[in-house]
Amino acid sequence: MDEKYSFALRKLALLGAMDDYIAISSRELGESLEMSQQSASKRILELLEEKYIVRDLGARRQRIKITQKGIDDLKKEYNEYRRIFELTDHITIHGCVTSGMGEGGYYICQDGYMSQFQSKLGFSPFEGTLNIQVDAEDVGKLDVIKSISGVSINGFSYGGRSFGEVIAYKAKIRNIDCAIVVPERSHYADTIEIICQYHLRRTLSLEDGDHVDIKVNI
Amino acid sequence: MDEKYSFALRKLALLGAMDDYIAISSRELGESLEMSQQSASKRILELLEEKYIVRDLGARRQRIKITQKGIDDLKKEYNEYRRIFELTDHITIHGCVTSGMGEGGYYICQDGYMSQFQSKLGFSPFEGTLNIQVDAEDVGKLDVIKSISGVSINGFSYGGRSFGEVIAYKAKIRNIDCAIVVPERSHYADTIEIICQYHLRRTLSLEDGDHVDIKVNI
DNA sequence: ATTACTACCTTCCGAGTAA
DNA sequence: TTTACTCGGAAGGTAGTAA
Repeated sequence: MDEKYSFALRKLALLGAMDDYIAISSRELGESLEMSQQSASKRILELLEEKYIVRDLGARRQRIKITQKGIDDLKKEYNEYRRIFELTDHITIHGCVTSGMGEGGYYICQDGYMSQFQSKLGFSPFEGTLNIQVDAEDVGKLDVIKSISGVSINGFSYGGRSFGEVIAYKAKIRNIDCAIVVPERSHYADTIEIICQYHLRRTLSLEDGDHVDIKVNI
Repeated sequence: MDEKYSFALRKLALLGAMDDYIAISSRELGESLEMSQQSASKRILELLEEKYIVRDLGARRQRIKITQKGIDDLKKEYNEYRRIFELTDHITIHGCVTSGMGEGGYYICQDGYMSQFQSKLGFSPFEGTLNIQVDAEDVGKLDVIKSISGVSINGFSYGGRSFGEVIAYKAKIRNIDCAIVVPERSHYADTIEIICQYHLRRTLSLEDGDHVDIKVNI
């Protein structure tokens, strides 16, 4: 992304334009970018042209929102900074395979979730989840992961039932891409559920009680 | 910082110019910045002018290193991205005040450390450390903190003794700035030592066994 | 008050080239 | 091979101004 676009997008993001439309005049944006109203107006037109933002001109003041493309490209820049300043890009969770619970397996098979997994995580999970009992000393890490990472999987209604929002955390288990899934309305327990495009128990020959490391991307 | 400077500095940082001098020709830098050799050469002169980099022209190929000012300004940009993408900027450690060990108090009083604490953390600690026994489930968080944060306090020799490198993690305890200090050559245990410009036990009326939260900056 | 066009001016880039 | 100058053209920014 051109630097001048990323600079403008960053300022818009800081003003909240990543989450929703924000009302901002070209004069105000100009102040924030330290340029004239005319140049800010031009910049907005360029950002629209590049499809980094969308605009609503209906009201008295224009309203602007950053598109998914804009967010993705901003995130690329952010990841470049992360590579510069951080030593690691993942948090390792230690735990044991367990067969407890596993009711999550039923939920994640729903079409409403599946299509989002494909687009947001890049894979369609094999049906069922792998349950991991997290080692006592690593339970606190789940807090940290929750606060600095996560992909939101929207809830939906189907057949008169409503399925709630789920947060997915991209991860790797023995170098295979997977994700931890957690219902939005849940307090963390010491058991987590993993989804993956493969049947992990079979692929990795896992049995109850086997120790595994989950590397969660941050 | 001007966007064109931050872009060039970022590429240099990715090539390792933050840690040490790197040999890079203006043609190579031009490739990396997708601009001509001439423009890259000019950019280098500008970065020198702005004191974002220093250069060694002694060898056949110029060698470039990013200055502290350059690193600081890059970090400001990084923090802007962090504010955009992250929900929190700290990790909370729960624990109890304990009077165990405390030998760290002797070490951190050494002048060789004290001067660095002032310049790198922004305060000169009161002599002595506050010892915190970390709750079992939060011990894993120390791993995470270690991997993504930390200010290095260099070791030194004095009076025939050598004092090793120490890593400090900026933190807050009940909104007071402090830092966790850990000798570089140590494996994390479940007890951490806190330094602060105030006498924390007295200031916060802490007694052994009192629960406290330490918010560690990341 | 807006947004955004035109016209001018400044800055930036790169080809050619010297050292 | 380098680095870095000059200079012409392209790009970007702003003032004035219309709608």
